[in-house]
Amino acid sequence: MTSEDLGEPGQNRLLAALPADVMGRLQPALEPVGLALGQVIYEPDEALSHVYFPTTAIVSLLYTMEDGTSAEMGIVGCDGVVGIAVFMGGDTTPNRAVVQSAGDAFRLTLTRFREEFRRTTALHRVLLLYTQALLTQMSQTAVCNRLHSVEQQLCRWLLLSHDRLPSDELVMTQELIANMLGVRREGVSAAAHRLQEAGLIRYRRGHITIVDRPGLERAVCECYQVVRTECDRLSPPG
Amino acid sequence: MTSEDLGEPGQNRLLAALPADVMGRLQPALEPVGLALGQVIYEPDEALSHVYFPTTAIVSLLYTMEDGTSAEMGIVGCDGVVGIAVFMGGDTTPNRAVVQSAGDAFRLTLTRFREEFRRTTALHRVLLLYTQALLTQMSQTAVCNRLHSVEQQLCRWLLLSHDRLPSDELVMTQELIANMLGVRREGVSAAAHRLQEAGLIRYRRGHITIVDRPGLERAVCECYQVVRTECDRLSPPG
DNA sequence: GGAGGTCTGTACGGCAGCGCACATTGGGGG
DNA sequence: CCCCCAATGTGCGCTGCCGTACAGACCTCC
Repeated sequence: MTSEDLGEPGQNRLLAALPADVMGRLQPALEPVGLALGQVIYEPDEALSHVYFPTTAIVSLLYTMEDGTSAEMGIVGCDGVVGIAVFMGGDTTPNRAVVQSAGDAFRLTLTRFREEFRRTTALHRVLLLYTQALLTQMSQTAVCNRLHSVEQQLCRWLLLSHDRLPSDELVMTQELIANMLGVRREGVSAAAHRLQEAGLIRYRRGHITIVDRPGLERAVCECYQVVRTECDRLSPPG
Repeated sequence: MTSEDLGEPGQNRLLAALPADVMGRLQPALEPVGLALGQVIYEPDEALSHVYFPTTAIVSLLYTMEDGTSAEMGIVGCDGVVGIAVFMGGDTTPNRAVVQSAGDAFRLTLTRFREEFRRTTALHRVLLLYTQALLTQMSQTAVCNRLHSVEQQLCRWLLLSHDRLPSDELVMTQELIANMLGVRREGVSAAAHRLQEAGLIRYRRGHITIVDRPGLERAVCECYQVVRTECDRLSPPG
């Protein structure tokens, strides 16, 4: 543990997959940071100063329309990195990254990151694989948004979040979930109510607990499994 | 023109952006191919044999659910390449690539492509930039699927296709469009009818003509402009 | 322990898109 | 040239989600 008790870089799966010599070089430059709920990592078309590797935090990638309505296109946790535009070459993206679940991360300055990215094929390979997994997540979100019910999408969202969380409890109001899914709060309330009736989750004022994960997996649409399978397949063996 | 009159590689924007020496090496390996409407370029989780650079053809990336319903997540034309999984490292994707508009393309075998990708930073850079643009297209599709009407999405789809087409006419039935958008055929019919009434398009049995492009751009949701702007921004200067 | 604000439950009308069934039209092949 | 099938138009009732409004319940902070 570091002096600030912010965990180990190895908790992030991308960092964990790097060879020891690369991590040796990188470690001193990895700055541990706590991320608070609602904190904005980057705004649309805004150049980043750092690239973030979450360990226990979860970050939501979402687009906000001109009229203020928003929808999530993907989430990033210990499986990934926030700021792929930096190594894809575009530097910015039209969307926003917001902390969905408070927790910790390690970050690298742009210059340090770019230097290592050019130099290290292992880092290169790991990051491109992750980008492909994220691409699958986004495209499946598109499909799911088109074809499935709010309840199914809530299940998908809960499972994707749970996969990236160290515990069974999400600190999250139904209103925030509604913003992420791009639906009404009442729709989320109703769906959550049904899931609780079915004994799959339990919730109270801003806290949701996953009670019956296998049950949730039965209730979700196939979109979740597609994303999960692809994410596992593309995850480096580390 | 080649002997088969299949156009020039330079009609594809990615190939056009490559330095002369790289194109010199690549040219003999670029095989011109005609792509027929409905032709499948790759199936889900199927390893590719070639990477395709469309010139006048348009390819649709779509996911088909277990029950047969489908939805499009992105389209690729002269602005891009079919088979990004090859250089992202995953080799396959869970979706399908189908020719949406017949036309021509150039293709490269996997081995030849990989060799050049490793070797050439210019190719590398161009392809990663394109991948980021595609990522934006997919994520914006997710948002649009969630928040906008069928009519707006039809406008978006028509404009995205028109951008990648050498003429103002799309050879495309409303039924096929419905499959792409993941909605009912009747919904597309109704929306197309309204657009025709408004003088924006004209259509007859499998042919749609863009009549008033500025009008379409006024009718479309902001999603189109986001994708277009990002696509232009990330397009190499060539 | 009370007050206030946040979070969740409920109710209503309205609309967009779905699923189905069937009529109509057009155009290409025989 | 005509026939037939593919493509489009139309009309139901139904469902899921939206927009709005308000009531109740729970936590937290004073």
